Amino acid sequence: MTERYDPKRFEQKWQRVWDDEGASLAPNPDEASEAAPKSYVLEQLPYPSGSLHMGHMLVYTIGDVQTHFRRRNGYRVLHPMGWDAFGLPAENAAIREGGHPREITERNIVEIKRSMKRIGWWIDWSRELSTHDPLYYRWQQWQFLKFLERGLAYRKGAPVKWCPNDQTVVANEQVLADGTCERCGAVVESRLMEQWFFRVTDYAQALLDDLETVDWPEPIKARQRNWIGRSEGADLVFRIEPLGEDLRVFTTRPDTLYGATFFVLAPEHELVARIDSDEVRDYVRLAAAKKTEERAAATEKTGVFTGLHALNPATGEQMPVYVADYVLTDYGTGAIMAVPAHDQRDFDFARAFDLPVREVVRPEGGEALGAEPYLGHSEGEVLVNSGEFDGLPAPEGGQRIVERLEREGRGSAAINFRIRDWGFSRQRYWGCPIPIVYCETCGIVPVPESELPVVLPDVEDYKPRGRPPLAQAEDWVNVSCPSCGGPGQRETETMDTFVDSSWYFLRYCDPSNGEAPFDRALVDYWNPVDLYIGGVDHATMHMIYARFWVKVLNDLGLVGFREPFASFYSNGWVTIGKAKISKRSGGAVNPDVFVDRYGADAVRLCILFLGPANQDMEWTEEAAEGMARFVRRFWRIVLEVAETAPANGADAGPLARKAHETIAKVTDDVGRRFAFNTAISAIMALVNELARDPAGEDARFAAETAVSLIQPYAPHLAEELWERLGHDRLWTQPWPIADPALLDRETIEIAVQVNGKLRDRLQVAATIGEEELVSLARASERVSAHLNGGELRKTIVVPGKLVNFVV
RNA sequence: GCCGAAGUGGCGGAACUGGCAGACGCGCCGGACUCAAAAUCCGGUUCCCUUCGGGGAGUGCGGGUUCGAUUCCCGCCUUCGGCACCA
Repeated sequence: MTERYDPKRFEQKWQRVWDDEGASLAPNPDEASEAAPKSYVLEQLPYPSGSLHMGHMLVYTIGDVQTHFRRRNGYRVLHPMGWDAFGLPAENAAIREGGHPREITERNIVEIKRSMKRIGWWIDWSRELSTHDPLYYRWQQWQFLKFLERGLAYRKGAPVKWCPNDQTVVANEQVLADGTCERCGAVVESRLMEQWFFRVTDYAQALLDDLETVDWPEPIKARQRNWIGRSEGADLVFRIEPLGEDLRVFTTRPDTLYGATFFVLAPEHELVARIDSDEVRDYVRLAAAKKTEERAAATEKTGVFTGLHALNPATGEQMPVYVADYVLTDYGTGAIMAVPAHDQRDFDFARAFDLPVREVVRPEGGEALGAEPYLGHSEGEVLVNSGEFDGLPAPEGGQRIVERLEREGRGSAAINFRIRDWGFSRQRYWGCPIPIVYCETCGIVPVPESELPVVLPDVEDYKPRGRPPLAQAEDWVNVSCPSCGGPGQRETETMDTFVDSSWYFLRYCDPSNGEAPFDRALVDYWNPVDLYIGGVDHATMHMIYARFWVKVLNDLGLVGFREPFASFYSNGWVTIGKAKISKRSGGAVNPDVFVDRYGADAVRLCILFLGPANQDMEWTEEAAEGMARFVRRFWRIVLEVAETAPANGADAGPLARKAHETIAKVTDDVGRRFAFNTAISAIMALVNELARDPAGEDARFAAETAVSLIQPYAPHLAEELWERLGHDRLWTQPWPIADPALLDRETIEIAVQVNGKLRDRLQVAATIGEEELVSLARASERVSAHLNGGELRKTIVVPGKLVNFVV
């Protein structure tokens, strides 16, 4: 009777050995060992709310498999871990349950780290960092000051949604469909507030262009391109005479300028505030209360006439100026020229307000405009009603119109981006303080580097009360101005947590540096990250901000590269009984439950066997039971081999051949294809073969191979069995290499088809000649039965695969 | 509306470069062991027909290219995800 599989008996044992021997550490290079190529494997750092969930189980196991695989393939692999510790959930938990966000967060970190260690991921814990640690955010503040110096961080007034009852800023998601506050039901207002911004728009083109240099899945790149939203068109200038204002407008359709019959301002447009009309003021208040989605969903266009007119630079007409909420404040200039004949929205508005529709683009030789706007504008369409430009194809017409306006100083070709500057200040407590002092005489004064970090002070109350929670810390707020020494006040808003996660991967390279955020040589050695793993939900915000951050650091001479993530792998969602498992959902299931029941290795294997790791998957009891069964079987069969197979058996034979085939398959699946599920299948198939002949001459070789191949997935099991097979420290062993000589079979199976239909299979020598193969195939009874019918027209031979007779 | 992904047995999925559809696993069926059950082991399992030799159909639907299509092309349908009055 072989020994029962009992992971509790050896999983902890090996975790201790790894700890004692520093097995998972990735020391920085020194002169002696620089020969080893490096690989930086990184998963998006966890947000320490509650406990670990099955989504984490997937991401970090993918990273861990890659870490082991790359190490055993000769790479020096950095695989660090840290905590995205700041953020709203901890603050809300503190409000709800009492206690300090720091205590709550640190308690969660201890809990999650304990779970991680039980799962046995190889993480270089000597590099652990947490974003709420002053030793970390000190250098974030330092970098902010560098950005500020460069003019890349700035302060400006921008509209926010404001709840007059709660006296606080509310996110768009917190506004209900009817424009009321999710929490208290009061009607939300729009308010202009001073906020901090990073000048991301300066880097819009670079963010777009450099996507070509990274190895990411196309859909992820597509999302970023979408987000950046580059469009080509023209800036046109419209004169509003009574105000003496020239209003700039972006359009992608300069070809339709002659068809512009009115002009529209967004309700938030600065000019609107200067219009002295109760009707306009009422409309603006109404529009501001609506959330963006509600505006978009409106079936009827709404708006109000301002009494003003704008000059159409092409036609010389005075066009009425309206305020309407279908024009967005944060795209283009917040003002548009309206061309009802060739834009659906303008058309709807014109119909509601009985405004003229003038056709200026028509398909060549086509009918005049019907009851709907005409949207085409390619080579096939020509301009009409457009003065000197009549008859030109639409694209060329547009270009000529812009050229003329340019000569007149009333327009120019332009490129517009959808992406906005990054507003990063938050009226919240639990975040990185912004190192700024406001002084009545000097204005906005940066805190000197020597006074960093500006440490987050303790406060009593985290609830919003019309001012940021930090404003309560009066001793902290009131300081003397670093510049003139007069009375000053600290900035009481904190940084968006996306700032924290924009550079954490750099700090891992030099985590305890007290003189600088990091040493450039170390950062340049490890970066860019060779493999970044995470959810698609971070495909836009986080991964755009981090790219922006690195580009700025590069321009500042602090790092030697321009892209943080050379390759990216996006993992799927894990569900349990249809409930989405993420930090946003409540019903997350802690992997501890399954580790208790099946052992860490079985859970690791199972999560990667559920399906392709980049697709969504559902965790089920049945799947876990199935994997537990395989692990027990694996254990039992290898132990049986250890007892019964000859110690110095052959390393050639059917099992050895199967082992080599499996090496080739698993190496390709893990290394190139990231097909973790099929790699596990291949190992299972090898074990199935091994089970048929565990005492065979080459069984020991096959068993050792299976153990070696499963090690990245199930490192405890592999290590224990490796030892029982009489060896030591599998993790120090190089990854096995498939012997090409053994991969070539002596006999191969050839499929024989008649008219593309399979009729027979032949076992033939691998070296068989084409002629001999064909005559052998024809001789087959099953084949000739189908050849009788007609005359043989064609014979197709695919070497090593099949013969097809066409009759 | 725009962008993206995906449709294969009862289920998760495999088939990588146009070449034997359904690997591997779950579930289910049968058998062995057992007083019995669990566990374990062995065998079977796409569907339909069958005289048990085999025959036919089959990868969302309709066409096409090809000796040969899950794979390539054209046109649809469905589901999921992202952005969404983006001028």
